Amino acid sequence: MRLTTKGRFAVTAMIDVTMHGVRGPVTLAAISERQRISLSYLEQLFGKLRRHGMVESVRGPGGGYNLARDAETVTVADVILAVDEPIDATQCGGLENCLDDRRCMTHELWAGLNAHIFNYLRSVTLADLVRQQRQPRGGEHAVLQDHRHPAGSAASPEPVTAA
Amino acid sequence: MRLTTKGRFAVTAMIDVTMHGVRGPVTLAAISERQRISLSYLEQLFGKLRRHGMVESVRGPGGGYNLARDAETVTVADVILAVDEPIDATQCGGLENCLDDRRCMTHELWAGLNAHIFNYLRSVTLADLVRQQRQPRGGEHAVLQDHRHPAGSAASPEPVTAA
DNA sequence: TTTTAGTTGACTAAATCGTTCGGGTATTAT
DNA sequence: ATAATACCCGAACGATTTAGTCAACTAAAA
Repeated sequence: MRLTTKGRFAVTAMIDVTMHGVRGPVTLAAISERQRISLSYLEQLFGKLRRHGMVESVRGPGGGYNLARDAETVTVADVILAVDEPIDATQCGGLENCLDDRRCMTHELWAGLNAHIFNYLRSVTLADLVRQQRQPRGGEHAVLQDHRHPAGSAASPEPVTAA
Repeated sequence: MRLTTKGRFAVTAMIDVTMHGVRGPVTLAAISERQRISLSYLEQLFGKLRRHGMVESVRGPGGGYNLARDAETVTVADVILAVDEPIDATQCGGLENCLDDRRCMTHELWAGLNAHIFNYLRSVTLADLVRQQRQPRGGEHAVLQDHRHPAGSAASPEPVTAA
C-alpha cells in the first residue's frame, strides 16, 4: 500500500463524481475546474478507474462518468489501488529466503502495518466521505467517529493536519 | 503522511539499530550487510535521523549509531517523518480560501485520513516492532494485537500482504 | 453532419528513489 | 605521528513516478 498524492487526487475526483453525479454523468472538465486538477491528468486517472471497474463512461454530448458501483460499496482502498498499483516493499519479491536463509525483517514487519492501513482504507467508503463532506464541519476532527483507535502512547505535540 | 519505500527502509534500519545496539554503537556497514541497503543510502537516511534527534552518532573506530531515545518512545511515525518530510497534499498550502471562497474538499478529507494513519503509526513503537520480530511468528498475522480495529465493511477477497 | 465529449497513446519536464563515487573530518589504536 | 575506522557531506547518476500536454480517434446527440 503506497500513499501518494496520486491516490489522493483520484479519491478527490471520485468524491466529486459521487456528489455531482446524482443527475447524469459528470464530465472531466467539470471535475477539473472544481477540484483544480489538470484535465489531462484526470484523463489518465479515469482511464485506470474505468478499467478497474470503478466508473462507467457515457460518450457523446451530455456524457461523462458515473460510478459503476454504489457509493456505499466503493472504498478508498479500491480507488487507490486502481490508480496506484502497489509495488511490494519487501525487496525479496515475496520470497521466503530473502535474507540469508531466514526471511528478512521487512517481510513480516510491513505486512502488519500494510494490513492495518489497508483495512482502514477499506473500511471507508465514498459514501462515508461524502457524508463527512456535507456536514457543516463541527469541532476539530470529529470525522469518521466509528473508526476510533487507541491513542498514541507518546503524546507528541506535532500537528496532525497536512502531515 | 506519505508512505513510500524510503520510510520503510528507515524503519527497518532503526529496528536493526534497536536489536543490535544492546552492546555499543551499530555501524552502518553492518546494517547495510544485514538489511541489504546501500551504505551511502543509509548515510543519507541516518543524516536525517540524526538531525531529527532519532539517533546519536559515535565517530571513530568502534563508533556507529545509537538510539537517541528509548525504543519504547520512538514511534514509526517519528522515523518516517524524519526521513520522508511530508508535503501537504491539499494544493492550497494549508490556506482556507483555496477553492473559490469555500475551502476545498481535499482539505478536510485528507486531514481525517491522514490523522488516522498518522495516529496508528504513532501508536507503534520500535520496541513493539522488535518484540514482534523476536516472536517465532505464530499463525498468520497475529501481529500487534492491541491495535485491533473494526473489520472492513466490504469483505473484499484481495490479498493484504505485500499490498 | 457537425458538435460534444470520452478514449487512446505518445510525449514531456520535473521530482523522487536508490545508488555510486569522491572526498572530507573526528576518534581510536598502534 | 600515523594509520585505520567510521561518520559526514555533496555531487552525480539511471530509473521510476508525477503531473501535465498534445494530437488523433470514436461514439453519440442535436
